[in-house]
Amino acid sequence: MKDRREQRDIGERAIAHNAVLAVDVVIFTVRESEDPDDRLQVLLVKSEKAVFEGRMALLGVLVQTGETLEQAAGRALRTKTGLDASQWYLEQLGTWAEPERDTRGRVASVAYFALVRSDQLTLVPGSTVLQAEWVPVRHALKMKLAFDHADMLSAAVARLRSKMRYSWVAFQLLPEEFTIPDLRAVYSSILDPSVARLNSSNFKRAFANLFDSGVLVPTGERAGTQGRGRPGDLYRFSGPLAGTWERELPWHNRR
Amino acid sequence: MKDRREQRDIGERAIAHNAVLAVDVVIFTVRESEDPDDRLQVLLVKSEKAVFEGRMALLGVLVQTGETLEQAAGRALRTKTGLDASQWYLEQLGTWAEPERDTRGRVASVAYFALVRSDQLTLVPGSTVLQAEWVPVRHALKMKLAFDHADMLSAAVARLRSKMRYSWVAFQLLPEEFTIPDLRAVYSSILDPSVARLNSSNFKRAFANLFDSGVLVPTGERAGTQGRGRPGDLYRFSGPLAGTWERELPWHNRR
DNA sequence: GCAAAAGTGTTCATCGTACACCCATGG
DNA sequence: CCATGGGTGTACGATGAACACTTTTGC
Repeated sequence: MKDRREQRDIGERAIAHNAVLAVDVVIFTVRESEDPDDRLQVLLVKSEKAVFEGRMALLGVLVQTGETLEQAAGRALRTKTGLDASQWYLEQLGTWAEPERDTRGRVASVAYFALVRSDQLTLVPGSTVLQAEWVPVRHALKMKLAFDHADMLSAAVARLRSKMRYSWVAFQLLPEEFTIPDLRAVYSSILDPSVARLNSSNFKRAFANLFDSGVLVPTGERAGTQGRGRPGDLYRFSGPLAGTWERELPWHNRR
Repeated sequence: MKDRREQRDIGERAIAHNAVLAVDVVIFTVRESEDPDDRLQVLLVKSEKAVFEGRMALLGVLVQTGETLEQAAGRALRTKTGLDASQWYLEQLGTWAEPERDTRGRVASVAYFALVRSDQLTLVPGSTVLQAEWVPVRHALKMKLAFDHADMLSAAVARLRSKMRYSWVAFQLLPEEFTIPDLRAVYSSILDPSVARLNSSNFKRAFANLFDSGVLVPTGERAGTQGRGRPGDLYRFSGPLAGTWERELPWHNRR
């Protein structure tokens, strides 16, 4: 309510800056974990703000003058965590700009949604690097996060779940080479255990289109043995992740 | 690349404002039109900016100091067009913030996606009201619009098309009372003519769930006659527009 | 009568999924 | 041996969609 001088609209030659632009990134990955339900994890950092002492926050930066939002998101990943994700899936999630969401003034934060491969998680801690931590999404959703980051996180999780059904983003969460059981684990840990009830043969059948269109090809190799039983064959995905609206996967809604 | 003074991050007590926050609204409605394909229309205004002289633009305002983004969108509708939409469907679409999208400085624009009922289009032109115009979407998509508004528009159209399939937003585009053929016209003009190939009995069957869950009820009245043939029965929709992920409608992808 | 709206029923192909098998491989 | 990965085929139920036919209503 301060600064109430009548704002004139478009048409003004010089306009006063009235907000700070920030970018927050919700970075997901799938990693090994004792509990299979905790495989889906999100990158959180220690909040630097005194008010939120102790709370975790999403990775965020202020947007610099000549920078696009995507560039700012990339900069956050590289310089703040030292993460080396040569390619990642990045997509805008939404903008949070409640007048009072930051006590220091008007901060509009554009949230991004990102997926990184689990084999590109060579976290390189350096001097300027923040304390970054992979937290199982299941836990993160119950945590009190800084600012309105809890809202962003739950929006991101919802987006991930729905994108899993009509696009191939799952492959962006797997290493370059993976087995069918790996793929199955990603779907069952994100969409939910219902997929685990599916017969293994039916699961593979759901990807039949991908196999004969040649975007999902066996490498010929076989995974190293990781327990008893036959090791899985390795596959490689080489296709667009983008969601077409063809019904690409069954198991739309199960409970 | 100018203004490269190292920007310190969150943790700073006072931070300089570095962007102007704007809200642009892509307002859709369905109205009568000679060509049935032109029924879906979008609200455009004469661009006030000299550089874009002659080009049309989306309805937009700058966000005021104490205001939420949704409030700004509502203010744009009311005060700039005099439109009386007592209730409308409003949803955030995305944020455009390319450094050079506005020559006057950094303007981050949050685009909204809105649907108003055709019977609430009592446009009340007043003194402070802009020249607003309903333009068929089919034409608007081919026009050169101001700023990056063409991108926003096509994103909004894509969003509308996909939401039509898994939610009931179609009813937000119809008057309070409507006939089944009206409903059918909305689907066929937005999704595309393919729906018109459907048998009328099959079309109604697609909404069977709505009928026996009682959210789509006949008013008992009958529409005024508008040609030869029997006038359609009137219906009223009283349910949430929100999209659940149940497969709510068939005809997912046709060509 | 004609045309559009509305209602009822049938048929057919497709598809998701359960299930019953089979073999291969490594501990 | 056993557990896991991988492969093949079948059967059943659900459903989207085409089609045929009838009835109602207003010009």
